[in-house]
Amino acid sequence: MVERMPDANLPTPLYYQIKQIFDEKIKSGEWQTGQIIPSEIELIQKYNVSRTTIREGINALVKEGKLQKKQGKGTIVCSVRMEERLGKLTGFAEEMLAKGVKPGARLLEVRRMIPDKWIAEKLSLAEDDNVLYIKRIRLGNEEPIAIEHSYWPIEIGQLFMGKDLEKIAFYAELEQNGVFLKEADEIIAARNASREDAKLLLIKMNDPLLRMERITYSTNAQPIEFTCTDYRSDRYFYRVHLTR
Amino acid sequence: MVERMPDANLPTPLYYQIKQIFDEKIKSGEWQTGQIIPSEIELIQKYNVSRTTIREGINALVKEGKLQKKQGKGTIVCSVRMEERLGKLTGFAEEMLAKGVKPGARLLEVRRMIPDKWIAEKLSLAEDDNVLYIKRIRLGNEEPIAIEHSYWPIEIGQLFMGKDLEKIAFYAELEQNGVFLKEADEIIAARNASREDAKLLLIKMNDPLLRMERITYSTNAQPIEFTCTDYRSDRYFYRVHLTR
DNA sequence: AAGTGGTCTAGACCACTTA
DNA sequence: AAGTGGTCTAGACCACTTA
Repeated sequence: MVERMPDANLPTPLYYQIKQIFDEKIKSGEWQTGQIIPSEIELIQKYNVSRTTIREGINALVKEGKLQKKQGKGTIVCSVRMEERLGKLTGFAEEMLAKGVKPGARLLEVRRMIPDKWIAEKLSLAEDDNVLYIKRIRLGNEEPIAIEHSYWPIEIGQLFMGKDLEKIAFYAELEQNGVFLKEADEIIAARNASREDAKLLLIKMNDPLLRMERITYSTNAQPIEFTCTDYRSDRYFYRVHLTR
Repeated sequence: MVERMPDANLPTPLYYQIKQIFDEKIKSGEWQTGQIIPSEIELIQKYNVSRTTIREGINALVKEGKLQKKQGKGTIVCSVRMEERLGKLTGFAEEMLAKGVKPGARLLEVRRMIPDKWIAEKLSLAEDDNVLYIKRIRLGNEEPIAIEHSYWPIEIGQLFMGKDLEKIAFYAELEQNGVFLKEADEIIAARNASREDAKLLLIKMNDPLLRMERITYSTNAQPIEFTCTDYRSDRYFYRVHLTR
């Protein structure tokens, strides 16, 4: 297998490519937890970029808690503790994988449309702007966990056109296209399953659902997603860590 | 007044001195909220250090949420936004007051008891340790919002003895007695109202409830509270702020 | 003594915003 | 067109760790 190298011709900054390459090495296990990664000097030579670029890439992973620098010793791979994931913006697939559950999706509907006023407002769109609407059942180990309704401004939504919407990981896809996520606001509420919800989730009408509404913002502060997800309450609960 | 300048002879890194100087300017109001601070070029000249050093100083404050950089525009001083409250450990009363709602409570039951095994486990208690159990209806503007079941290790619970349990703010009371809260873990789930829940909350049986289970830890890492609260879903939802 | 990450300089070109 | 922060290079000396 050929080693992935940074490419200065890509629109993605070099330091970010470096970060992604290192992230993959951690995920793939090539760089194991607790192990010291190659020194900055070695990485400079291997990837043929400046020390600043290597350091910026590493710093991005330090910020995410995946690497830890020790002066005089080296940079080591951290064990990803469960708690570090809390409060972090992750997609359904990432979350399921972290729990050791196989993620999946069943596509129910895809449509370009002019959104309701309240959705347009959440996405800061004008009255007649289009959105891409995607409705999916989210699966965990092949069983239905949630119904997901997502709305994307059409410039964002276009990035998903022609992709397999049952396999796609939205957030990963966006970041590959240079749209970087910054933060999200969520509201968690409870509601009863409608007749249709019940049918899709294989539960009884009026069974309790956990509803999550999320607005996600890109690094340039644009809202790029409004998603409303109804989870089966027997298959999912939400964890929060608070500090005083 | 003499302007404070960074000094390369000090053991403190220059970038950190820069950070401290900027932090003081924000605190003192010399740099006002929303205002654009001098550009990097100006700061380089004024403090006679390199761009890297200025940028590292600024980045440290960006990380703390005190400054925000906008490419092409400049770097602005952030207001301490509402979102900073999110992820903070607060009690029901504090939370309601922040929303402009008058908090209250109706006491249903107080009892010293030996807890169920699963509760003892959450509080890290031995089999025969006692807890103080308190059951209350939580009110917002005199209307029922939630049913709250709280369990306190008896040494903690004793601090509440003789207090008016319809008026008390648990967290404030604890801190006045030298028990300081550090953090909490929560689980948010959805369930249907039982017949008794419905009666207490003035809703219908099987209406959806948002259940919050919280374990709170003191600064010496002891669990000091396990509380289970069922909220009317039409009167309450949960907000979360996530970062990537 | 050799190797590591920490700090710092001087300079360059780019993308974005505003005039 | 001018000004801003974003990214990147090449190089230097320092503090800390290990051998």
